[in-house]
Amino acid sequence: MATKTPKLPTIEQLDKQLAPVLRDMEARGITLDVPYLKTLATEFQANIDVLQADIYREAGHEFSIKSPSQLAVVLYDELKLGAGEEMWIKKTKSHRSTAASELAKFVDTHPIVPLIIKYREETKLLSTYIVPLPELVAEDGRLHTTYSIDTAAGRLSSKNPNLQNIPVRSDEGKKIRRAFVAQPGFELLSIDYSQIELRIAAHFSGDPGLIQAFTEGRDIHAATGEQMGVDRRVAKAINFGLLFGQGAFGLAGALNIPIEDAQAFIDQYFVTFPKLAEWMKSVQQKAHDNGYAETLLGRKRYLAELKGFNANLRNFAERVAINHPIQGTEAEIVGLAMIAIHKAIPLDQAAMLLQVHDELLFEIPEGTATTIAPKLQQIMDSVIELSVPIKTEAEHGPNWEEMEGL
DNA sequence: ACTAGAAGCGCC
DNA sequence: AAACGGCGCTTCTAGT
Repeated sequence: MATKTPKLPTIEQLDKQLAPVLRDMEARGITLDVPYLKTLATEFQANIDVLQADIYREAGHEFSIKSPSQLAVVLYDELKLGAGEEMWIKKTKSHRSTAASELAKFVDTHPIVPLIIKYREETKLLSTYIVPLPELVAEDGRLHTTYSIDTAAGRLSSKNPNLQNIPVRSDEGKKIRRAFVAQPGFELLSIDYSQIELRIAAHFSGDPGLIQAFTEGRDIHAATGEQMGVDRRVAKAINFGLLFGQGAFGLAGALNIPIEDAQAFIDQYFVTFPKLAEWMKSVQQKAHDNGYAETLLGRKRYLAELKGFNANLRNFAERVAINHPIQGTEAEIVGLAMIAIHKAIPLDQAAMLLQVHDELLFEIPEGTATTIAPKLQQIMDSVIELSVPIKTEAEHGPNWEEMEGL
């Protein structure tokens, strides 16, 4: 049988071959623009001081804003948020929740709420990234994380510092990402797998609708929305939820719609993609029979709770049974690519710096992106063959924030 | 003084 | 009424 896919390693072989790759990445590190972060710290601290004063004024007194229990008293008892309306406030173990998802319900109700949200965002970024990161820079002026492969699905984790959760979504957060720079004479190159988890689900299930959408190179959310006859936004939420076995409740929360409507969307989704529904069922059945779920290369996750009598634990295990092969296979594909790149590409052409699950960040000599990116992408695209095409997207730039596509 | 758990939130 | 896959870090709080 002729195949262009190289012989696949066992899980043990994969982990073993990946280890030296990770050690090289850790040793290389990444340059951090420390002076820039210092000015950012001053800027953020000034904003936070103003926000704090505004919050005290709105509350009528000082209190510890960072204390969820004190904040709950101020919001729900003193300012009576949610009192008149039939607003359900989620409870935690010891008090009413002040999580962002709860505060969102009152964002237009009282001026203190948007101030709290902004205060949370700015203090989070300041104390988690802006202040500590410069302190972790080594003598070589670079930041060196430590990777482990000890997670349940075989993904990497990163710590001291964690460089897999550097902000990217908000405008404020992007200011931090900008501090990750290439050393002089170099630029950064980022290549990420496009929709890899959904492609894996399409591959495992063999669902013709999903496979067709990927084969035609379509925008997957638009394509699934079309096939279902719903908005792209709805399709995107369902596609996302599928990856961790989300039910009607979760989808209702994500789309802010009634549960019955969410259930109708899910029913419709599985009518449109029947083999996906079949696959999910069979994965759960197999996990129940065998006691574990497994990835493409056979990494197992044991799920004894599937046979238990606690419905909450059983439901949780059923979701994990679906998520594990998807998330774990993603980690395997990226791991295979990292090993192949490490073997094939000399360090002076492209040095792998970071892995963020479906993204690899490289440091390359300035001006070489258009020649090296296709080589790297060719490796990443062909490291394994699925029943759908694998696609990667490349961007380059002087720092991790200001990047343009190739 | 130290630790462990909650709560919250950054990322995929 | 209803807790959703995988991580790590900071802060507060209650415990020793």
